[in-house]
Amino acid sequence: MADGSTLPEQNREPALTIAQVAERTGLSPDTLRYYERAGLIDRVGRTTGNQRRYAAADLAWLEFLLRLRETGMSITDMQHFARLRADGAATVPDRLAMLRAHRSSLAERIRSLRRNATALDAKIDHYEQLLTEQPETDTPA
Amino acid sequence: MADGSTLPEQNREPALTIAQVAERTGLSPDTLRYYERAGLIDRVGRTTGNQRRYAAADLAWLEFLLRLRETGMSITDMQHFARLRADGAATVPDRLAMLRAHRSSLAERIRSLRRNATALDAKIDHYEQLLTEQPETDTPA
DNA sequence: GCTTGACTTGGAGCACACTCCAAGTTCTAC
DNA sequence: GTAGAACTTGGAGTGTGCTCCAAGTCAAGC
Repeated sequence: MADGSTLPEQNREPALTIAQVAERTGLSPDTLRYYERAGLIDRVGRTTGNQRRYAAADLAWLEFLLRLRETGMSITDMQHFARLRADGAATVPDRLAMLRAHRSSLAERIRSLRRNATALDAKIDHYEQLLTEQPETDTPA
Repeated sequence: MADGSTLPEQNREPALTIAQVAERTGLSPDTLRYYERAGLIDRVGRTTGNQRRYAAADLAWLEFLLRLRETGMSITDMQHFARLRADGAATVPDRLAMLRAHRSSLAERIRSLRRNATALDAKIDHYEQLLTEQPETDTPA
């Protein structure tokens, strides 16, 4: 086969190598393999030579996982979600419940960060005053 | 001495035990000792029998550290800040610079979380539609 | 067809931030 | 003054999420 990608059958999809997916997602190839081993992503397609080739759907799922990760979901919870997804449409209510719970904990997280940001601003103001009012004076912090 | 706390000299300050500080801060006694060993907090006062007694100022500093931690500052960076603080008023500009940098990365963090929250909302809407439009139908997720 | 670089696997190792442990000491209440 | 809880230390162990490694296989260009 002089055909660039040697997938067993069908599809003219992108079929990216692991290095290409790594570059697009910011994950390392090792992390991508780790996610697959951990069951976060289904076993992706392979070439006849057993090398991974990622389809567009794999990319989309990875991007969703990254969103969950960036918003603080643990690998364990993502594994749970992935398992539900693999179990098909019947688990939609469970998945919805998980997402709603995660969404609300994210809202709380954001509120907490904003409170802390305000307190940090006050601390910064304090330091700025130390600096402008009495530069080079040995007052305790 | 029938005097509850047996600090070497002076002060009628609160002087809390490690267990009391643990309860107030939510940190474990082990974590408090770890923070002290790590140089995040100055060596706190001891009784004649070598047990820790925390003063109000120790509490205030701990609360500030917790704010830094909750907003994602690493132990290493907090060690750096603590060292600057121990070095006195001359390091105020450095400390201010650290706080400003941290404040701005926090702002970016919050923006990113809000973007992700919006994307999650869209995903949740999608799942809700799956549920209301075609309940009990085997459509792929 | 051969080289060079990318890929494969299972498993070991790592950084971070704690958390636990053992053996001994101190504190508090009675 | 004594029992029992709380404390002390140094050091080992843990969970999470990767990250690296060795030894071998595959892919792409010349």
